[in-house]
Amino acid sequence: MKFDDIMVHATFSSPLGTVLIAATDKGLAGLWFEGQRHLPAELTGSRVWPKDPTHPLLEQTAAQISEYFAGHRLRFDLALDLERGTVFQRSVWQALQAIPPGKTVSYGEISAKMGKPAAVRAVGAAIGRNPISIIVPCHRVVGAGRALTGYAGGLERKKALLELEGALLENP
Amino acid sequence: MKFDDIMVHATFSSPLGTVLIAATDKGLAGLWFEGQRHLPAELTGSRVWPKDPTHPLLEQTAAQISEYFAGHRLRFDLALDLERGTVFQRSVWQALQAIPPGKTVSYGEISAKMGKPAAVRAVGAAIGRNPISIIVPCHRVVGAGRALTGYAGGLERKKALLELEGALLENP
DNA sequence: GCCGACAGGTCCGAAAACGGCTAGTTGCGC
DNA sequence: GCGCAACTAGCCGTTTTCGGACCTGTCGGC
Repeated sequence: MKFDDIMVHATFSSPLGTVLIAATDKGLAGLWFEGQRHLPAELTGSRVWPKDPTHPLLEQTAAQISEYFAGHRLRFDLALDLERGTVFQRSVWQALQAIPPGKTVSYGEISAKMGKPAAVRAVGAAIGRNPISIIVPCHRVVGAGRALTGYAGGLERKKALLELEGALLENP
Repeated sequence: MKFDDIMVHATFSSPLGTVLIAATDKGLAGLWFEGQRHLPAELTGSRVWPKDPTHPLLEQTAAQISEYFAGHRLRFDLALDLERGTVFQRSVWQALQAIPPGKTVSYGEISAKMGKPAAVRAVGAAIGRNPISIIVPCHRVVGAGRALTGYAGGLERKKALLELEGALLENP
């Protein structure tokens, strides 16, 4: 994934570990857990993005995420920059944003709603590359049998997020 | 390659095998390892250059090369006669002399610095015809991935020379 | 004179491998 | 029969890998 625009980043701690956030002038571009999979090289390698903890958007993001973990917020009000990624990936990430808090959807339902019912696995791969965790709710996607199949940040975090949203109380 | 001027030669032994050196009255004109590629016919054929082990410049050369192998010398102070070869070859050999000991450069970097980025292969061919090994440091040129791609005197010697100069310790 | 070989490197296309899947089948224990 | 676990085989976009084609100056061979 390429990040051509000017990118700044910051970190803050959460109940689920250190969180890294990054933004361009277009909006929030990334939110990752420390040590998760598919972490951009620009956050760990030698040529990292400049750090700017006072960036307004990054401060807002940290604040809203903290409210979320405190149980005081379920929806986010932030400008997002999701212009990276392929066409397919972006359409998947867009579909993710339609999932309301407290609900879960299966990979197959997403691919069906996108008109590509057979592209289930590709959907899984695209969700794994979702750059903005939590806010683009990739954690609300589960297996066809409602099993928590995978999460770039680890299944423990996925389970914790869904519990926080009360999504695991359903007994259908 | 033609050698029109009066040429004399001598031999001496080194840790990497027998070395053959040749000179005109203008300066040192050649330094080869015994059995290497592109060895002038005048060193092996029937009509060889006259042998003159007491030639002052050849004696100086042998002495400085011995110091080099002993680890007591990295730069050479000898008059060079590089007037044979084509214009292109001479410009390549000149570029070689700008590489300091302990450093390596890729074939592509040389061709780019010469303003002919596409002539990478031609650069490789020209380097292969370098008449004065060690002193004109053709052994300091490696592949784009820092791989020791080739050496007229054999890759073993190339590796040994670079180790002697401490050029293989870099870990970029 | 024309052709082919080189001490490399870049680019592009094809092919294969790899997933945050899933429906279908099998094989087991009741 | 039934339920469940384990395995299988397709599914599809992305990433990685791999193999040619081409470039360039010179030299040796035809």
